[in-house]
Amino acid sequence: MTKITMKDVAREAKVSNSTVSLVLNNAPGISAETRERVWSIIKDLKYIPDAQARRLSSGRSHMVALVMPPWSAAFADPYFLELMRGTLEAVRDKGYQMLLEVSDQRFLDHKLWNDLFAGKRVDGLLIATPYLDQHYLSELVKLGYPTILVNGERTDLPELSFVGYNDLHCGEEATTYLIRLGHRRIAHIAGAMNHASAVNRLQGYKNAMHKAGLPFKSEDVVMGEYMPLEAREAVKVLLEKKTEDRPTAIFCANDTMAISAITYLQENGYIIPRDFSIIGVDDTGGATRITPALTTFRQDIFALARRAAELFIDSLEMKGTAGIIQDHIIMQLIERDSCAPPEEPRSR
Amino acid sequence: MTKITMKDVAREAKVSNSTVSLVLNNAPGISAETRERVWSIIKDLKYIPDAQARRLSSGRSHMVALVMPPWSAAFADPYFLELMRGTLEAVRDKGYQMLLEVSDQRFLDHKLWNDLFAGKRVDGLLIATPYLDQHYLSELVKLGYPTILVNGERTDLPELSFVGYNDLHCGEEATTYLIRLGHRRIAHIAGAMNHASAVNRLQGYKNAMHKAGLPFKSEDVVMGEYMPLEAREAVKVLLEKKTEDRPTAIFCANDTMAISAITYLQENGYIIPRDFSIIGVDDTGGATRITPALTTFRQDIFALARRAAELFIDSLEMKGTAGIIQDHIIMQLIERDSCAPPEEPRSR
DNA sequence: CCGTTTTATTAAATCGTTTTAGTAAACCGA
DNA sequence: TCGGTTTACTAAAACGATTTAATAAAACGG
Repeated sequence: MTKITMKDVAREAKVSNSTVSLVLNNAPGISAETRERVWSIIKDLKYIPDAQARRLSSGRSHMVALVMPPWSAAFADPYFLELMRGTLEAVRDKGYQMLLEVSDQRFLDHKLWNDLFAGKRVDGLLIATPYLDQHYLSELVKLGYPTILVNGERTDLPELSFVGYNDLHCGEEATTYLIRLGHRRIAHIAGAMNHASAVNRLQGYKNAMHKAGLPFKSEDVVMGEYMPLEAREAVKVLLEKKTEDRPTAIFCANDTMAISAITYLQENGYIIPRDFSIIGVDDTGGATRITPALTTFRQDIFALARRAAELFIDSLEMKGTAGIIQDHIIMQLIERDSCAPPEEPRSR
Repeated sequence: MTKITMKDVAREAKVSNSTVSLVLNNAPGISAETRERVWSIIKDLKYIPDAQARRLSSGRSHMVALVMPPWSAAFADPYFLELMRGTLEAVRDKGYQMLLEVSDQRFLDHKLWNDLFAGKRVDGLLIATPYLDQHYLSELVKLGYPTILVNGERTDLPELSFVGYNDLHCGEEATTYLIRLGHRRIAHIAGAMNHASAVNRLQGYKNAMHKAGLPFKSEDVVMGEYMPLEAREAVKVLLEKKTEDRPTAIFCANDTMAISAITYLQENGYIIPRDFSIIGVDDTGGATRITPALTTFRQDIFALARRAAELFIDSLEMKGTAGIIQDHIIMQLIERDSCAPPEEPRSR
């Protein structure tokens, strides 16, 4: 049971090695007749090309690595399973294979990406680890190693490819949704402003207000740092206003803050969504556990990962054009029970 | 910035290609002096061997594939993340790399393992998918493709390597634990007997009773099918006996049944662990959510996966001996609040 | 019908290692 | 001192594909 090589196919089909290779790769310059004959021999002999040999001579590995965070502690997270599933699906569809790496100390200290690239093990890196040190990423860019961030946008590295969520669009849509319900005075509890996402969601909010011809009042934007306690404080600030001068709806930059806000308001006797409409972002587990269930935006990490891998491999294929991929996936509005038209006149 | 190859190192060190290769692989027959000189040149030039070329000539890929279940629906499971983490850690420690595959329809129908092996992409397969069709597995065995099951034992395929949990040991230890607490009459709610695990846990129970010199009464073993409703029925049967003839402790073959048993007993006015000691197996999430918290056995999938990968790669390395790996990881007893010494005399 | 272009095919070089089968020098025992 | 073994090293042949440059045959244009 010896191994069947290209040579065997060539002999059997009475053609040269090269012809078989050309047929295999659908290269032009082979008559339909020969092409067919060779294919049939390939099937007959159950010939499977040796990936190693192929890689050696072509110089490309048809393999990418997915770099995951060094889990253990924090990451017992279905998020990453979905992310892997998404990338893997795309990778397989493109006829590539995916190997798994972990950005642990060993990986970072020994700069194992050098092994991966210089050793021709992979053609590119998909990075799933969030917040990797800029220092490492910029080295990858500088060395010209094809790299893409799966869900992450780096304003500090403009040459780095990424696919992220469209926070601008999300902020705009959240606000527009509230406007369409009839709200005129809408507050925004913003996230941590050192995150690009928070900045963009805020900008989206501003854009929507502007487009609707509503005045933007800076007093209606309160910093929440993406944290529950800060959100409570933010709501407290909003409640200090005179009743008729209060917003009737609050767009919170994430679910954590939205849930915290709802809880606080309920503690103080307000009824949601009668007195305030609340909308969040993330669609984390908590969103459905609270009453009323939170209207929010779903982040489809599977779709994002899939798209990232697709675009990335496409860009690897056209090796000439060193295209930088910077793409955004829009989040989907999930309507639940925490938003309603405003009551007029306001009671209580 | 051209690529640095072995030839460059050889020239620089004034030795032949072969010598460099021998140094690189720590092969014998090179003087300490030369060895050192070559190494230093390697460092100087930052030479990294081309993995492809290496694989082509050595015939081994130093790569294994992890075959995961086709998630999406059922598997949003931290279990698999831990499993991956374990295998990956071992694989990396052994200097191997791991690529990811999914046992979806495409994989099975097209028998993609042929590509993986005949294409020399991987040296072996780690299978994480539970209950893969015997038909496929036996083909792998027959073709001589090195394969190991990560957490799964197949009595129908005696030539297939696996690492599983030690159900026999677990059954024995659970029972012994109850005996040491002072129980003499111990019931067992068994799992589905078409699972090897259920059979072995039962056997462990029998062994422990025997070793302790306690009589084995077949009436004390009730079938529970690993399911909650069946467990309730089983408890009902046990309660039908006269009080003084009842077991004082129940060893349930999994947590699901143990939790169901506790709930049922509590509904009927019994107090756990005063009236009955209950012990389970699995340490699923539910074990700590119930009151009293369930004493059970923890399955450390990370450790299991790690060990599976380690043993597997070791066996790949000594290619001569086609060793079949069949190993068991013991589960760790987690003492919580559902077991106690029996009350004597029994009240109620 | 001849020179030119196009098309189909192939021989041979190449990719960067490992491995085999040497060879020359050093060592060694008697 | 001499045959034989060891030791240190190397030349050259794989490994199994891709790719380049060359060639023979066919098609074409005038």
